[in-house]
Amino acid sequence: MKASVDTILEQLEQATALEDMQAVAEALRDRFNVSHVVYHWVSSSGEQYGCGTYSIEWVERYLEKEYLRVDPVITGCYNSFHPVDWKQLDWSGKATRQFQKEAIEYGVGRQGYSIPTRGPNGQYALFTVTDDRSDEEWEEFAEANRRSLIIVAHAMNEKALELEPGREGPPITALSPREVDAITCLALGQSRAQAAQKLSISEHTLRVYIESARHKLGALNTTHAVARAMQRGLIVV
Amino acid sequence: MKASVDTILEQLEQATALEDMQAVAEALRDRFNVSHVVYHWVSSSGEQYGCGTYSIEWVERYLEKEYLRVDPVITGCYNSFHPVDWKQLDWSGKATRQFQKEAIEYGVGRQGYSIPTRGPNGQYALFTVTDDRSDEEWEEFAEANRRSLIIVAHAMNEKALELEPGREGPPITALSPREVDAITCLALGQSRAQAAQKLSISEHTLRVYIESARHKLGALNTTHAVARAMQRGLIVV
DNA sequence: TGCCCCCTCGCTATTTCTGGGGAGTTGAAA
DNA sequence: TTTCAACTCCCCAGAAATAGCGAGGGGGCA
Repeated sequence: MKASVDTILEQLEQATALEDMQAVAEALRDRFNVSHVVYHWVSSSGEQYGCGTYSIEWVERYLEKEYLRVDPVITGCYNSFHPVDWKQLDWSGKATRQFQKEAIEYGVGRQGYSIPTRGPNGQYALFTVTDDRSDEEWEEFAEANRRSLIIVAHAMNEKALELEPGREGPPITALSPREVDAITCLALGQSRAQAAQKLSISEHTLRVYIESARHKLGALNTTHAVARAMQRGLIVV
Repeated sequence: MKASVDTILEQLEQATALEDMQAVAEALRDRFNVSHVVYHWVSSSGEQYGCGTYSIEWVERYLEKEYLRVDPVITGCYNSFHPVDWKQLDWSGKATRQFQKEAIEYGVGRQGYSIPTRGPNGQYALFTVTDDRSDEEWEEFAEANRRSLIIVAHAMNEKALELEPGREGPPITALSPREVDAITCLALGQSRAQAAQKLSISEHTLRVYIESARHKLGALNTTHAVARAMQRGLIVV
């Protein structure tokens, strides 16, 4: 007996831990009659979390090999704000082909459909369903369930943000206006001297802002600080 | 006589220049019976373009004063992927209040509703309608026209990407895998020595990658290169 | 009033990055 | 087959960033 999507969404609503989301993923797999349902996200600090029906071996291999940097699904969806059929992605390239081969060996379906979602602090998540149907069947499936899948993806996203591990960590502090100015200048490629001139302050003062921002962001150096500020949307470039 | 939304969308479809989009904005203003309709976007190279019904004086002042960095609508929507009512935004802060005061003086409505959209290379755009209705009337309006506005915003976005000025500029080159690795390490805060060690190459080689990536990205220095790579979604951090 | 954050400026020594130069191998595409 | 892009390694000198330290005025909040 398959649960309805609404029932599963209710179940998701009640979730208070990753394990509950795991159960939701399994229920969704049964409901949609696909090989796998996976929800995978990258926190604002770059850590990966996920829940889904992939085998533990594949998950471990994925993390160990840092396939995040190879997986065309990740990079391909990163700029997309719409669902993506894996067939639309670029699977050329040596590392990518090897990755694809391994994925299939580990039981990931040949077909896939991924929906990217975001959080307010640069979190990036993917809700994915995979299967082994034929191209035509898969297209039909994706077309028919597009809306439901989008709704589910966004619901998963809400819950993931709510449960996000590492939330207890250093709070995401806002930067002061001058710090934003300083970091923005640097992100635009200006040297410290140029930035100081642009902001009409001494270079020493500028440095104080950069250092201050760097500490607030928990960044190791200026480049890191700029990257974090951008990722968290603290500056507009 | 007001044109229907569908008619206006057709008109938009035919647009071949900014002026046509301007006419579309005016038609939308009349259709929705609001004070202003504005579409404003920031290209991947950081330049601003727009079309809409704001007075030329306000637009010039906005650009001259770089209000992009002050405007809470810009920063508030930057992390949002959903429409935002201006009342939800944070209007505290000295510069922000001053900005708000000026905006009202220049005829921008007290109420506003903005829909953020994105392009594939970091373009960030806002479709905004403003008016002077009461809170209740505005809420009702926004609720009633939400779907239409979202559709229009996305259509404007498509057209804006198509017409984007500066498209003739240096093409957005993809980075080689090693360049991606190198820039990613830097974005994660590693020094060149650390990054070289992590990638198991000499620091000299790493430098070649960074320089190469920097040239491809048209960046002035390493920090700039990382910022551009992030903005264009070439690296996943 | 006291506290804390923001803004501004200064000094010094050390480490790191920048911007040129050249050179050999591999592999894929034309 | 040639050609080109990617990958790897090396040298050097000058420019820039870094990590500490310290100090004082202003404004907001309790």
